[in-house]
This record gives sequence, structure tokens and C-alpha cells, in this order.
Amino acid sequence: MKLKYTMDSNFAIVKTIKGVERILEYCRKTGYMSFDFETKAKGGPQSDQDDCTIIGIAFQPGFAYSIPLYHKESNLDPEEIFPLLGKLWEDTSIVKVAWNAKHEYKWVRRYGYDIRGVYLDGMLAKYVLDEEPPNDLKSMVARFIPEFAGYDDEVDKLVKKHKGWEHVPLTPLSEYCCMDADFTLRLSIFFEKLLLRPKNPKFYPLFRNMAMMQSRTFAESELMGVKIDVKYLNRIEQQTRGRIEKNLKKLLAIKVIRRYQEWRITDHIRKLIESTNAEIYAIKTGKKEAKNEASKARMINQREEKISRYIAGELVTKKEVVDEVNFNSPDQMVQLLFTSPKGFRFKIVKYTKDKETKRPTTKPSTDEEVLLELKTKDKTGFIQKLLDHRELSKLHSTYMVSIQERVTPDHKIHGEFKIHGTVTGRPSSANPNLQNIPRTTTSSLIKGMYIPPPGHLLLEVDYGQAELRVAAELSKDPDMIEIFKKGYNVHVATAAKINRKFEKYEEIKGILSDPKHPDHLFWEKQKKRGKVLNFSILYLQSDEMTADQMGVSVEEAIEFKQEWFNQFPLIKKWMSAQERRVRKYGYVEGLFGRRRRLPDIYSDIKGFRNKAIRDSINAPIQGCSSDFTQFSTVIIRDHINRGTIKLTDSLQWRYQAYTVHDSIGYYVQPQFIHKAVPLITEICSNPDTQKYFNFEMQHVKMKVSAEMGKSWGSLEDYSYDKDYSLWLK
DNA sequence: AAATAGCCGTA
DNA sequence: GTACGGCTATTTT
Repeated sequence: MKLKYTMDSNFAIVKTIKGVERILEYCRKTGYMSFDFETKAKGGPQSDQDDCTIIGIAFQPGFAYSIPLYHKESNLDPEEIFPLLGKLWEDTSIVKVAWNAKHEYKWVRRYGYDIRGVYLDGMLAKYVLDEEPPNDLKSMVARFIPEFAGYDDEVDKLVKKHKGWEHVPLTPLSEYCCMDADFTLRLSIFFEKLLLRPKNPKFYPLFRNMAMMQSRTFAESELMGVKIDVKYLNRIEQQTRGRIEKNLKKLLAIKVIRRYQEWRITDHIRKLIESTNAEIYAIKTGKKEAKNEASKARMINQREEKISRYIAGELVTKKEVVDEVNFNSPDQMVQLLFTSPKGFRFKIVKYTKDKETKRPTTKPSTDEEVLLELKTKDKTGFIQKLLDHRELSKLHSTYMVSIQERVTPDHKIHGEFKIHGTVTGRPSSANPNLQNIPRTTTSSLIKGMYIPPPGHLLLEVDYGQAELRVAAELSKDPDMIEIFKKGYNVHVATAAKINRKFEKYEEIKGILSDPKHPDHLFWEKQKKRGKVLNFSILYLQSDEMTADQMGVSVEEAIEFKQEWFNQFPLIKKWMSAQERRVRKYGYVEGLFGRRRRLPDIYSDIKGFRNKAIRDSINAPIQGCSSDFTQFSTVIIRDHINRGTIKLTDSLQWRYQAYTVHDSIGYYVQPQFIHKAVPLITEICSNPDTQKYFNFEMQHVKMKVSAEMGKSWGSLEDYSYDKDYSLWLK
């Protein structure tokens, strides 16, 4: 049976300031304030154009009020309401509860208040308990309070109908808002209880000391934003646009392309005639109704005229006209390269893969790998130009134009970091994604637009070989541990090991730093192979793919892997142990207590089971490495707040700018650099995991390096001897 | 207007 | 091999 809340005494719209004051009283009595804003979803809390339409507040299960803030049906003055709400938010004896509290917190800050005291985010509690999406409130209500599944259906329709929350009539909006606050309170308390079960003692610290603290660091970071050199951005955008246009002209002039376009037109005309003939047939046989005989004749006549126009090649309407060849269209590229009789007629290299099953489809692929293969058979130079076009248009649309569209009047970008964004514990980034900004030489110009604010430099702290260090710690492999203890570069050491020259590590290192040495190129290659090998093994990559990446035969790849395992025997042992654990428990766990549940280990489908085994190895390594970065951001934030680390005098720029999985970016004024950097690297290398997560690294230490830059595109290794103030002149 | 497919950027 | 987000083209509603 589907229940529905009614507007009885439990839920109400507050219409007077007296009513708001009563809510304050209730929250103080129960010690809980669960709240949820409905807002105009546009610029977010950073922009001063958008406002909260309404807030729902619950203080005990089943009891909630809504207060209209900026709603046309309300006569309440928000200027009077906010100071009252502020008293609640800043009252340390009241537990603040929200679903995705980072979002609510940003709005609270926007109105000039802070949230003090204990803070409970049901969504993050749920995420720690179960990392698989969905994580949204509606889905959780459907799962745990199924009698109220779909409670938002009605208001959803109204939002669509009235085009925005702010236009939905107050009564249904208020009811919905109360339900949101109420369900948030109930589920949050429920999930927190589950986190506190003594049988999983690591959950609550992970929730409190990691997830909830990340909520703060990311909220501050998102509000602060990153600075953009808009002049520079506009310049490279224009440049790139020009290059794309020029390339496009050249591409379109290629003979085969002209021929293919002719074919497209004739083929299109053929199809138009076919379908018009089909229409005529439908009219004649009565499948398409006509009012009377006269109109029937007229309809047929019209279509026959159309056909003669088509035959003459006269295409006029938007549907009829054939656009120029579009090199961004995978469909057209398939025709051009493989299927069209007037195209290149290349042999199909491979097929695209189905997302669900990962099996090849019947559609030929035109991805980069395919193009590189075709390039050797192409004499027109088209393939190279297409590759160039792909690269440029990707850079242009994703990393230039979309940034231009998002940049604020004060030249900032406000991305969003999702704590619950991945199943492994890594945060994800969106709107825009600051974690996939191009870094290669061809596109390094992109990072040049990410500059520190005036008077500041960019400090990036990077964890080095985080995943392999974690793997060494988890597996306790003595050989891998030795590499890190000696401070070796793990990929070079691996290269030395698989060549059975480990004792000559220092010598090899010397060769690598001497470009004139006769063996320099050899060891460069070996180092690259070592790196490929390290990752391929950690993630159980197929032999074929490893061979491909290493540039060796499959047989050789298998031998390399064999040798690798001989060199690091305990890693293999750990991997089998992970497999055993996931079979036994259905989940695996990393050092911070973060779990990855892998029920697919019990699937009937072998592919699913194998995936679960790979995940059981990858997830703790990936998640745990990221946990170190995240933990560091939290500790550093604490130091900044206490004043034990100082990066800047600016209040505006005092938060972290970004994190990208194993690196963290800060803005810093030169006079603080030499005091702050050693402190930060010390904290990151030896984080106090004992205190907050009840474990200690037994065998390897984490390692961080620091880089400084006048932009994200020009980072240099930090040096204690450098006078960075000179960089600002 | 919303969903899917293909491709491609990052760690 | 693992983990993501986002753009463009294209189909579906």
C-alpha cells in the first residue's frame, strides 16, 4: 500500500516569525535540526543571483516544518528569518543533519553563517556503509521506507510544469520539503546507528574523521574556486578555433572526402525518394487516411512533385539539405573509412564494445587505436589530419569553451567534488571536472590558464607511487619494501629486477640521468616497461594488453610477468589472499577500513566473478592511496585553521584549490612557502593514522614531493634554496 | 528534452 | 587492467 503524508499537525508551513521561533525551541529540545533547501538550480551558492526558495526543517521523526524564504506566496522577510536560523546552525548543542550536507553547508555560508558542532550527513553515512550508487535520498527512501517510494513524483511534475522550484505553489512544495527533511533525519539516524555497530569498529572513524571532514574541506574549496587567466584562455581558444577551421578546410578539400560527400547526397536523395514513394503507396492503399478523393489526389500530386524535385537535386527544407561531412560524427566516419562504396574502404580493424557486456558489437570502431593502425595504409594524409582534428576539437570544446562558459565575472571556476563519486573511495570531480585537465606536452598549454591569484604561487603536493607503496604495505613483500626503504624509484628498480641487475641499481640510475651513455636508451625503455608491468600486474591486466603496452610479444609479456612474480613473491600471495577473502566474506577492506563489497563473486557468470577478483585487488589499493591524500587534506585544513600552517594572509584564498587523487593544490604567498612546505610534506609522509584510524604503516612510508608554479602548466620541483618572491616580479 | 553511444581527457 | 566526467552526434520520448 502506498501511503501519503497529509498536511496534519506534523507538517506545516511556517507563516509567521513566531512560527520560526517555535522551530528554534523544538530543535533545542530534541537537539536535532535536519534541514534541506530547495533552490533555483543555476549558479549555485557561489553566484549571488540564485536564492533558496524554501527550507524544510525536521527535529524529530515525523515532525517537520517548512519556511518559505524567497517564494512569491510568502510575506515573510528572509532578512528576519536567516538570523534566527543562524542561531540554530551555530548552536553547538544541536546536531545538524542533512543529505549531502556539503551542498547545504555552502548555502549556509552563502547567507553568512557557519555550521558549528556535530554535523551528520546521511548520504555519506550510507556511502561508507554501501559504496554502490544510488546514494540519493529518494532511492534510499524507496529502499528503506518503501511505503513512501515515489513521494516526490507529484512535486517533480509540478517543477516541470512550472519550470523551476520557485514557481511551484507553496502547499505541495512545502509538503515535499517537509518530507525531505523528515526522511533525511530518519535515515541519517538509522545509518549512523549502523555505522556504530561494534562489529565494524572502523566504520565510524572512517565516517567521522574522513567523510564528514571531507565534506567541510570540499565545501570550502568549492566556494573558493580556482583562478583562471581569462585573457590567456581567450587567446588560446581563439587560436585553437582558428587552427580547427583551417584544418577543417584542408580536410574537406581531400578528394576522397569530396567523393564521399557526393555519395552522401545521392544516397540521401535515394532515401528521400524511397520514403516519399512509400508515402504515396500508403495513401493509395488507404493506410494513410485522406479526407476525400480530391485531397487524396492532391496529396499524391504533392509528393510526386517532391520526387521530381529530388531527382533534379533540389533540396530545400532543413530535413532535405545534406550538411557537410562532420568529422565528429562516428557514424559518418564509419561510412567514410569502411562501409561507403565511395569512401576509403579500409578493412575493419575492430568493433565497438557493448557497455554492459563488454563484448564486441557489429559496429566498426573508429577510435584512436584504429586510426593509428589505418594511418600506415593511408596515402592521402587524411588519417593524421583526422587525429589532429580529434585532439584539437576535444581540447577546444571540453577544456577551453566550456571553461569560458563557466568562468565567473571575477575570473574563477567553481567545480564540484563528490565524496561519494566512486566505488573505491576516491572523490570525483565535475562541473567542470578538474581531475582530467590535459597534462601532455601537446596540450600542456591548457594547464597554463590555471593560475594562482595575485601575489600567490601554486603549490602542488604529490604522493609519489602511492599505489605501489600501499601494495607493498598490504602485501608486506620484502623486495618491494626494500625498494621503497632504499628510496629507489620503483619503476627503475623493477626494470633492474626483471633484468636481474638489481644490485646495479645505482649504476642504472646514473645511466638514466646521462643521456649520452650508450645504454641510456635501453634503460629508458626498460623503465617504461617496468612501469607498465607494475600496473598491469596490480590490476590483473590480460597478457595481450600488457604485451601491446610493453611493445613485446604475448609470450614475452607472460615471461616478464612470471619474472616479476619471482621477484616479488609476496605480492602474488597477497593477491591470492584477496581472492580468498572476497570469496569468504563477499567484500574486501583497506587500511582505513574502507570496504568494497563485491557480491558478483557469487555470480553464475564467470566474467562477473573474474571482475570481482580484479576489483578485490584494485579497490583497496586505489581506495587506500586516495585515503592518504584525503586524510592529508583534512589534517592540513586543521593546521591552517589552528594557524600552525600558514599559506596566505588572504581570507579569500586560504582553502585548498583542488585534489586530483594523489595530489593537492594550494595557493601560497612567497613569504610562507619555506615554512609551510616542509611542514606539509612531513604531515603527508607521516600522517597520524594511529590517532584517527587506529592503524599504522608498518613497512613503508608514504612519500610526497612538492612543486611550485606560476601556473598549473609550469610546475617545478620545490627547493628550499629558492627565493620564490622573485617569481612574482 | 532526455537518454544512449562513441570517443577521449585524467589518476 | 581499475576508477571517473563530459562533449558531440544521434535516437527516443
